[in-house]
Amino acid sequence: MAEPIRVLVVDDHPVVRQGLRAFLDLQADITVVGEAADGDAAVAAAEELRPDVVLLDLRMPGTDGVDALRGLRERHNPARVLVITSFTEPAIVLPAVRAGAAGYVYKDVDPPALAAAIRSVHAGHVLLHPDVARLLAAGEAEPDGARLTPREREVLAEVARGRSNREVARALRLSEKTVKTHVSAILTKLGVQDRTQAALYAVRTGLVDA
Amino acid sequence: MAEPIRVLVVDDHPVVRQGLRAFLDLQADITVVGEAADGDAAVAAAEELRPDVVLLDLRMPGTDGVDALRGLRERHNPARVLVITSFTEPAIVLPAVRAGAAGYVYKDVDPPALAAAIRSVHAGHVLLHPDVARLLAAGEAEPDGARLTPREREVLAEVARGRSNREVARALRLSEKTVKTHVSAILTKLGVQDRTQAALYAVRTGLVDA
DNA sequence: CGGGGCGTACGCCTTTAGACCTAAATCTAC
DNA sequence: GTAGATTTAGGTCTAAAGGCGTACGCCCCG
Repeated sequence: MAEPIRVLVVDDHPVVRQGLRAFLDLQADITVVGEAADGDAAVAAAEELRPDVVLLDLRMPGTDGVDALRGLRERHNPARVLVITSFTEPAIVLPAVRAGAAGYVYKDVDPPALAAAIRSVHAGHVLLHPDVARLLAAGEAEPDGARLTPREREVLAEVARGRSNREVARALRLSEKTVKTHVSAILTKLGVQDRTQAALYAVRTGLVDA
Repeated sequence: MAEPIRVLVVDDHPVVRQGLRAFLDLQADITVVGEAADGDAAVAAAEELRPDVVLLDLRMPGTDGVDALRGLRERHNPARVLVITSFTEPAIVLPAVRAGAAGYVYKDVDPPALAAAIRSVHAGHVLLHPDVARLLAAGEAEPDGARLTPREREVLAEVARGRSNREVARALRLSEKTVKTHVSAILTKLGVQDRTQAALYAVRTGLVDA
């Protein structure tokens, strides 16, 4: 216990950050060494503070969790990352795990279990929520959402704001025909039947703010 | 300081509850006397524990925050309610305030401000986030979403799951024509142009889970 | 330099959505 | 018990959405 586990807390909600900090600091073997509110700040803080474990929320404004994960890997930061989020969509879960997360727990874990998860991850284990493990096992297939081209993402973002094809066309300076082509491609790739389902998908995966 | 403010924390996320509890207990003049994970439990706990202030999240599974608020009022529970949530939609904010909330803050407040808010509310003040105050001042009009009939809400919930009119019809045992009538009414009442916008609205207001 | 993915765009066709109108049965409230 | 809201359902019509096929210029990668 001479060396407490150094934790960096990353979440865009101050209340959640402070809450996690307050709770984790009660653990004798865990010390919260810093907080960050977005991906960029997280990478910077991790470089400076060299935490053992990064507690990372995936949904954040600006640079999101997956980007932060990639940033850490690129810098060869040895911190182990425990993702804590509420997303269950394969399209958001799988990239996070593949980007090198050492653990994935849902936000509804109770705090003692969270502390245990931090210890497990620090000990070198990979800790996955059962649902996530199942996804990994079953879904060898690439998550559909990840295969959208940049342009398709732009179109989907517009659709997810409730825009009609015509409005999307004007917003992106395209012909309506082209928008329809993109929308069709999006529907096929996401495996959904219509634009409403696509919009809901986009919201669920955090492509646009709820 | 002989009488600390007795607070009941209501939120469906254990991490948030524990976090709030841990932080608030650090305040000399605040004591967290209990927690609840949904509206029913909140009302029951408030009856038993007689807290001075209830910290209430609006978005919860089962009985939601507004229902809990109404439940407390019906029982003439003297607890003052501080709503803490992330919703900015008028349709969700206004009913909460009108149901008797003594305060309304967004979830991105920093913890010291939250503690101050609890003290203000306990002192008898009504504390509103500036945006909420503006809504109240400007929007004398009833929030559109609140005027949906029960049946219309059911239909909207189906639409917000990405169902087509035909599928909604089968699910609710109606003719497709009736569904279209309901959908048209919903669109008019919500002031939106199509089912996709209605679905997004439903998600934002917590009618269905994101 | 030849594929392959990407972005753009058109045409034809069918299905779906949604507006507007009417109207009956039911229920609730005063 | 009558007025008003709710739920149900139909008709007609127009606009929007979406499937399917085709095509062409680009750029990158082997």
